[in-house]
Amino acid sequence: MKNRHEPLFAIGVARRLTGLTERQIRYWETQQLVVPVRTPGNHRLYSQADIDALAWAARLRRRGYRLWDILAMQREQTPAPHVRQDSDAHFRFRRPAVAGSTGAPTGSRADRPVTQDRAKLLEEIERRRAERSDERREKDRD
DNA sequence: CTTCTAACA
DNA sequence: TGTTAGTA
Repeated sequence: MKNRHEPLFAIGVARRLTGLTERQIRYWETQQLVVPVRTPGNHRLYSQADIDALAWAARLRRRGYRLWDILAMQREQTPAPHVRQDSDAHFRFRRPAVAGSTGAPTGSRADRPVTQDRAKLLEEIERRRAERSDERREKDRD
């Protein structure tokens, strides 16, 4: 069973530790990137694994990935190759892969087509990420 | 003072 | 997403 004395952090700490805004952290929770436990007073408490997941997602976002892509990767339990290089290999995501999940966040947008094969999924995610990065470069060159 | 939810510039 | 209101 889990460490009953595992350190937990308030959202303010999570913010300082990840550089994300509390708004983002809370929103990402609605997409179930992380599901912090709550205190009796309903305040969120983040585990180190939660912090790691948030920091991981933050990095991917900076690299141009969409939250949906990140969520899909997390569910496939397969961080992108180049992400593994600079990350400590073992992410302790507590989110189990949901059978039949499309990877699209619940209630956010119409489900996207499912790519059963993990390699193809990652390939498609990377392709779209590259496209968005290119668009951004063209757009910022004014 | 910090965090929470809900709502809207 | 930012931000703010009104709480706990």
